[in-house]
Amino acid sequence: MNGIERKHSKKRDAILEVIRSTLSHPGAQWVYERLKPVIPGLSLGTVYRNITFFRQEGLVVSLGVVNGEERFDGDVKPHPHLVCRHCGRVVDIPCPAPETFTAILDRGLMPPRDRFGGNRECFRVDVRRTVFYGLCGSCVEQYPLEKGRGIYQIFI
Amino acid sequence: MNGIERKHSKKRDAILEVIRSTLSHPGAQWVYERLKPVIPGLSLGTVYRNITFFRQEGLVVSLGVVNGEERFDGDVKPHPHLVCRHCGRVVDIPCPAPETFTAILDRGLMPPRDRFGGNRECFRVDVRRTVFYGLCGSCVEQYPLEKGRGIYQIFI
DNA sequence: ATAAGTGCAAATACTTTGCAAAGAC
DNA sequence: GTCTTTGCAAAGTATTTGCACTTAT
Repeated sequence: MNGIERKHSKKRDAILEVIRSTLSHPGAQWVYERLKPVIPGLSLGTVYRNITFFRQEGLVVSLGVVNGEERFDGDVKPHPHLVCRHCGRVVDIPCPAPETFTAILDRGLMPPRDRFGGNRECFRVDVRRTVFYGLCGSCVEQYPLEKGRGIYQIFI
Repeated sequence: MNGIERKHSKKRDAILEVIRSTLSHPGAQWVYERLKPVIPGLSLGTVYRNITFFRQEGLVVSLGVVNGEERFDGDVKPHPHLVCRHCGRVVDIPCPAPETFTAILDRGLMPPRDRFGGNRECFRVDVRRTVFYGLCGSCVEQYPLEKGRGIYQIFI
């Protein structure tokens, strides 16, 4: 707001394009390794800085940290994800009717004002993240699931 | 399974007790700082090692990384959470009927086998995590929400 | 011309790990 | 007594930051 705002550079645009054009839900390192051959004068710090910028601008969303690395999605439309705890693969859930899914969630979570007694604090929520953790088809035979939890079979 | 299994020590039990007896959804550091005055000969590494152990045993669940720190919940019953992006506070969502919530989610995510065509890969899922990100009542007036996202007001 | 974007390397911060000593049963 | 747990400090790893230089308009 304080004057001229520049929002583009070749590198910035290339980084966003890479994130948008993959279904791999990449981390910063993946983006860097993919672009480095094409843009030799690229540094990892720039990838980090731009991803931070994109997130602030709402151009990418964070899916959280998987195996120590933060992962991102260029598809900012809210939708649930599956994460393989072992190999770190992240896939979209092809939810048959995402709007229905969303609507049901909202109804459950936004009760009428008078449903609860006592004093209530208002949270202003702008991001909903639903992630299912487990093991993908390649990893499921070699590694155990977490103890004490139900098992859901989800087909993608 | 390879002989005798020991699962308890004074420190281990105390760490679990601290995690179970708070609603703050603590990280390792918080647990350490809370126990250190009571158990002077306690090290942070032990807290980390035991939390890892508890998670493997299904005694605590991870809520993901908030502001760079992994947070945990001693209540392993699946339920959604609210996270304040600014101050890092994590609170439970007092879902009026968690079973209903769960059942609806399951129906939406486990379509009949023939709903999709093509070859499908099976994910074995054991953990469901739903987190809503935003700003709590104390922080909402000072900081902006993320751009390009809907706003949900959630009362706790 | 001028403010934004970037490379590089150092700094940060959380978490994990190796090994010898202490603890549990 | 034997195997597990722990303290301590070092190592590991993802991410951020400071500063001088470059790029975009």
